[in-house]
Amino acid sequence: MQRDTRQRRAIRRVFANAGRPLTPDEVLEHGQRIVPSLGLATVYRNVKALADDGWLSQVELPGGGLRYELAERPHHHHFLCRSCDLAFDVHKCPDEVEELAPEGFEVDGHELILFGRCAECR
Amino acid sequence: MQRDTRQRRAIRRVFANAGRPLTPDEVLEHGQRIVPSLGLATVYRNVKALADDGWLSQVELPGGGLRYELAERPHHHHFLCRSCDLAFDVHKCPDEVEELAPEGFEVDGHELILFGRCAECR
DNA sequence: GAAGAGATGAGAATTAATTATCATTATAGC
DNA sequence: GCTATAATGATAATTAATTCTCATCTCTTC
Repeated sequence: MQRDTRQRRAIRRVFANAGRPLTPDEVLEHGQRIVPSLGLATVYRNVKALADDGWLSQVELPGGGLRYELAERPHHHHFLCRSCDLAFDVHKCPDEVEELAPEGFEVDGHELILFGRCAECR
Repeated sequence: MQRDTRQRRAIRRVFANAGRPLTPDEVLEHGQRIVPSLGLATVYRNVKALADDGWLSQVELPGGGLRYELAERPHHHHFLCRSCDLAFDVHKCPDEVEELAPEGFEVDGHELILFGRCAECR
């Protein structure tokens, strides 16, 4: 059976408060403010388990590793800051993007990434 | 001074014929049909040099390493096949995407990636 | 509060992509 | 054709992300 540990609760709380995709390192950093002893392996284990459970989903953005975000959220896209490398949510989506594919291609999803500098970094 | 080697010519030809972004491994594979002795290190070196010269540009798509494509091309986007993992060009672009960013964010570029199955894989 | 079993944490191991090393080869300029 | 020197190819080394190992800890249940 699966146990409800301090660590897992902390990791869930980190995502619930984040409102944007997080890398495992970011989860570690924020999680250690709640459970200081939290280790990176535990973050990887739990993030993976939460994704398997369908509570988190993977976000693959250019440059480096996977990020994770809460799964049950309305369709949205991402903004990647070139300065601080944080990812942010973009809640608007251009319509009918999936119509743009070449003839004969079957589209089952899309990702739109805006690049630039976030409000903090400007 | 920079020399015009068989290997570099082959790599340039591979990109000129590709019409889509290529990984270093793909460049190696196609390049070896022209120069069979071509090595992976040479591909990395030349691809990097050609990118520094502005002849190639880097394309970062989800999942794994960098890809490269001819630099001087009209604005376009990419389709990533979930089955064969090849990247293809998409020549249409939804208008005004960069307007979608949150208040206070400065956008200087964007990437739209369509996911699905390419014509071959269907 | 004791016992069993899943979870943790620290660091080692793995993996994949990329870069460095270095003896050998091939190109550009004479 | 000859020379010097940049480029190559094979492989080792590096790097960063992720996973594994295992002794220890701590939930859960009784």
